[in-house]
Order: sequence, then C-alpha cells, then structure tokens
Amino acid sequence: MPKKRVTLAALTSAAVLVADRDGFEALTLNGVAAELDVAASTLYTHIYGLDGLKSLVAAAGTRNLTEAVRNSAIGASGVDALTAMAIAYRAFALSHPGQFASTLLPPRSDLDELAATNEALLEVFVLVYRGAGLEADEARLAARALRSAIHGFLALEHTTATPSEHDAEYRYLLDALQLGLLHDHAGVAR
Amino acid sequence: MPKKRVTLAALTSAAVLVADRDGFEALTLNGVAAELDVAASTLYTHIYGLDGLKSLVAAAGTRNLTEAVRNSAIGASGVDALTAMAIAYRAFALSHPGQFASTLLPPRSDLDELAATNEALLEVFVLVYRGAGLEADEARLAARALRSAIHGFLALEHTTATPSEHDAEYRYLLDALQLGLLHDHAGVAR
DNA sequence: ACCTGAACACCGTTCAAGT
DNA sequence: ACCTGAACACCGTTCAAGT
Repeated sequence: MPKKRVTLAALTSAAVLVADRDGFEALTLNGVAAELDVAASTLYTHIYGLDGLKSLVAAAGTRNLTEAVRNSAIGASGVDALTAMAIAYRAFALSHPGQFASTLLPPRSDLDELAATNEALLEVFVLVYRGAGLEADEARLAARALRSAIHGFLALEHTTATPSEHDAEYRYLLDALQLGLLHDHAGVAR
Repeated sequence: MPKKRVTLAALTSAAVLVADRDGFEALTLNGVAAELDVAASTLYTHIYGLDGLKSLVAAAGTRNLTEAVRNSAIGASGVDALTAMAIAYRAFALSHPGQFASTLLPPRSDLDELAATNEALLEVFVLVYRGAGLEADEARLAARALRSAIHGFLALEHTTATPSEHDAEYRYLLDALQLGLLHDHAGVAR
C-alpha cells in the first residue's frame, strides 16, 4: 500500500466497529484514527470533529437498525409484522450496543442527515399501521407510540444489569400497548 | 472562610447544578471542582473518580425524580394518579435535563446505590397499580411497562428538536397503554 | 483526615508544512 | 486535495508533600 487513503465509507465502518466493540461513549477520534492507521488530524479532512464522527455513527446505526426492522416485517402484516419488528429492534440493540446507544444522541446541529434517517425508521412502522387500516394521522401517532415504548424498554434494559425476566416483560409491554391500538382501538375508553 | 471544606452534600448539589446547566455529557471533575473552588484532585478524597461523580448525580437525580412523581400522585388513585405521575415525570425531565440524562447511565459497577434508587422509583408505580386491584406480579409488570414507555418517549423527545405536537403524542401513548392495562385488562386479547 | 501542586498520559483541535 | 507532525488547551488520575 503505497499511499494512505481514507474514504468516508472506511471511516464510518471503523467508527461503527469501535462503537460496538468499546461502547459508544468510548468512541474517540484517536481510537478510530488508530484503527485506520492514520493520524488523528487526518479525520478533519473528512468530518467535522468528534461531533461529526458521532453523527456519522448515529446515521449509520439508524440506517442499519431500519434495515433490520424492515426486513423482519417482510411477508407479514398487522400484529404479526409489528411483533416481528419489535423483536428485530431488540435483537439489533442487544447485538449492536454502540449503534443503539448512538440513537439516543442529544440534539445536534446537523439534524439534516440524522432527522432523515430517523424519519425513515418511523416510516416503516407507519406503513404497517396504514396497511392495517389506520388513517395517516393515527398511523403516525401509533408508530411514534410504539417506537417510544420499544426504545424506552431497551434503554432501561441496556442500563440495568439484570437480564432475567426481560423477555416476559417485553412481551407484556407490547401486549399492553396492543401494538399501538391496532385492533379494537375504537373500543378503547379515552 | 479559613479552610476549604468539601462535604458530600455540597459536592452532589454542585454536580447536579453543572449537569442540569451544561448537560450531563459536559459534567466534568474540573468543572465541579471549579464550582466548589477546590483543586480537582481533592474530589478523589470523597468519590471514586469521574464514574463516582456520575453515579452520584444519577442517584440524586433518580431520587429527585422519584420524589416529584410520588408527590404528584398524592390524593389521587388509579388512572388519575398514573396520569399525574406521567405528567410530573415529563415535567421533571424537561426542567432538569441533566438529571434526566443521568438516568440512562450504562451499567456501572456500583449498582448498589443506583439500583436501590431505581427500585424506589418503580415502587411508586407498583403501589398505584396494587391500590387499583392488580396483584403483585402483574402490578410490577405494569409498572415496568409504563415506566419504559414514559422513559422512551421522553428520551426521544429529548433528542428530537421538534417540540411541536408532543403533548398530543404523549397523551396518545399513555392512552394506548391504557396506563398499563389498569382497567379492562382481562378483556385484552393476548 | 483533608487539601494542594506538580506530574503524567490522554484527548480534541488547529495549523504550517509536506506530497 | 489529502496527510503529517508539532503544538496547544483541556481532561482524568496519581502521588508526594503540606496542614
């Protein structure tokens, strides 16, 4: 290798690797630079500092999560699809802790890319609700509600170190939400 | 003041102040030491490094959150109590962002204090569900489900910078959860 | 027992210099 | 255009020294 060449793709995958391996809070410019065998200052040619690196991981992580969730729902619809998506969501969070943690980023300035990827994830849920008969507004509310619940459960699971009865608790939450008022939502008192 | 004296209480309140003012990720030993007008190395006499400082804030934050939630439910029961608690939970998160962020800490070694404060928060929800007629196991499941949903919504709200229709979305989530299968949970298909 | 100051390793960031 | 190395400010942590 006569020359050291850093591509954005290589930078992204190296950053994702470090985040999943060492934890998102341990994601560092020097660490990623070492992974690429490059000086840390080189990264400034491609990204805007540490914040840029974190946003890069957040965008890639959200994209990967979206893909996993979307694929899990192929060939299913309604409650079955939503259950499969919730399970895939959790599996992704458990196997890619760094990428999952990057999802909880505090509000950044470059919300363009990040907001778009987040919207894409939500859209997967919206599509299922729409396919089940909910109109646009309610499908969106249901999608956000389910996403919030899933995310909150996984965030707390990620924090507490007691993975004992979490399967049953996750099922209970999803059942309690009735997967977002999908069926019989007209009969719910509210 | 002839002598500089650092108490654990002063250290805690200074750390909480910095976390809420500058953000939890900006919480720093040097920053807190400066707030106390003390050398940074002094803090090692009282706490175990930066991790200890973060755990301190997390424990204090969870305690404060628990107190706010508990107080909001005084004089109410059932759905009314749970709604008031959910609203108080959100109000605390919005007005004390640093303490709320400390709640999502990754698993630490000193889980004793932190796990106890988390348990105390959950207990408030459990008590309401028990008072509404649910038996111990189900009250605990319902409490965890509601806590997860609330937490997830607030975490996502804290991330996204669009506080437009969040009130309606929060209500929708709580309604969809039916506040944890409190009423008519026997009729839910699952 | 508590606090200090110096020291060290590490980090993010900038920038003149190389190719 | 991309990469480097030195430089700077800042941080967490340790420790001998002071009181």
